[in-house]
Amino acid sequence: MNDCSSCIVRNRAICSSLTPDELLILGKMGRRQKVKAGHTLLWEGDDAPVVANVLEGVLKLVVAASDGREQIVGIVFPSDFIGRPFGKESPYSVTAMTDAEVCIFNRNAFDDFASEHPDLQQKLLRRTLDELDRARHWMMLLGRKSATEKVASFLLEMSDRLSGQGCNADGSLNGFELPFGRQQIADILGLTIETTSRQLTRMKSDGLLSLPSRREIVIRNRAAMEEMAG
Amino acid sequence: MNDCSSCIVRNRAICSSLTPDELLILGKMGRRQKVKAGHTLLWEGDDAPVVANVLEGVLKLVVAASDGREQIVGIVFPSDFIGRPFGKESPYSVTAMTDAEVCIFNRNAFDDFASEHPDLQQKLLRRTLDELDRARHWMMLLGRKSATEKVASFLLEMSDRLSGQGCNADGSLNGFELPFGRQQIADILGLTIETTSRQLTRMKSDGLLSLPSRREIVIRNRAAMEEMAG
DNA sequence: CGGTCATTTGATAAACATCAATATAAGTGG
DNA sequence: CCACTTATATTGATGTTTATCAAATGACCG
Repeated sequence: MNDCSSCIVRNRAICSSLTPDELLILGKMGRRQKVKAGHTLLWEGDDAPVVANVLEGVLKLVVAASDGREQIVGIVFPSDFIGRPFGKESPYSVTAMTDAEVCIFNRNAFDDFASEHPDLQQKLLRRTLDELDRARHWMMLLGRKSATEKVASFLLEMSDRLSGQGCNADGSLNGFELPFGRQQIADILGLTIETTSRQLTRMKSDGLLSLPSRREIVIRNRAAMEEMAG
Repeated sequence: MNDCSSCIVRNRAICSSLTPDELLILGKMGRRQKVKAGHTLLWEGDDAPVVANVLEGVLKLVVAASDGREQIVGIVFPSDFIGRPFGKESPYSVTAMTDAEVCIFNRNAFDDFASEHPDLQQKLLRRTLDELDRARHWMMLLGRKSATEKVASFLLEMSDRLSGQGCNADGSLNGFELPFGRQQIADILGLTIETTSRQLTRMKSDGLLSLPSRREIVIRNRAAMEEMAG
């Protein structure tokens, strides 16, 4: 059984809506599980018997075409929720991009628990609404933005979302380390790896950013970058 | 005050979770409003003081870039819900594509009501989860599919979603009338109007469909269309 | 019937993908 | 710790797709 009171994401995950008593019940239902980088937790189209909270690491949500083309439709960080409550099949695959740890629940048991705990359900609703907003803005990026705009938008969003992780909690971070490589960036932006790479190289030579190592990004001119994001 | 018991979308809208007593209270909060085709109900980025149920007509959710490019990120049909509960700004514009009628609520009043009615909140959660799934599959289309695949996918989805409206409730309809023109199709698919038109013309000459009038579509070879959708 | 708007069609250009070849970094076993 | 191997990323040359610009056709409306 889990000791939720010492959970790292205790106050950020949806569990934060629960009283100590309720947490005890939920703790009995969940179990911690490590996921190796590259391992797929849920497969698109398969029955998905579980939902989970992310404790550590970064995972991707992927929709694939029959011929193998992939589009990443979501990136999941610690304290985020994964899985599809009130649904049977997983609408996308969930794969770890880094070594990760999740707190897993049986979906039916979770659904029942949620139905009896309106506060938890409201937290889930708020999160889902936020995700939907994010997804819809991403649709604008995918459908209407140029490669340059895509990459600029991506870097700015990453500098925001990775801020929670690091130390500088002052809004957004200019220097950060991406938890994944170029191909994944391409799969997020609906581009090829070559186009993605070329955009980054161009931005580097234009002095907008520097690339200290493969996965590190330092935004040197945020104003110009925001201009570029369209 | 509204008489919800006679509402056309009574059993399909989120209100269907409510008892007659509750419905009476909600009925007092809402008011019916007609919206002319082309009129914008909510503006992206503005404070959105209302949420609503769609009674009649079709509306679009639009995200725009600073230079005017538009991406349609959602299409809303009768019995669907519009607006952003638990949030202040509207993350996108909501514009009527046909003459429409909605049942409008003050957002704060609705949020409070929802917080006290878990069943309503669960209905809203389920709907939001469905919308999110749909949005994410649309991301795959926008990011990874070719123009041909986009148009084919679009026609197939429309034939499904418009079925509820018509008489043939046998799954999906091969002949249907789109509630909007070519430019809107382009804005849904992340294409230009010219490319969209060319794809349709090609499909027509390939015998996949016929175009009896501007807005009517008849799918003549569904199997081939599904093949094309990728 | 003429005018307006939406759509189609055509010619050309730009953006991005694809194919192919390095280059650079990250592991691995000696 | 260093050569060797492998994976990842960059760069270059070329091709395809889709956008853009421009014009013509067709539908709808008074």
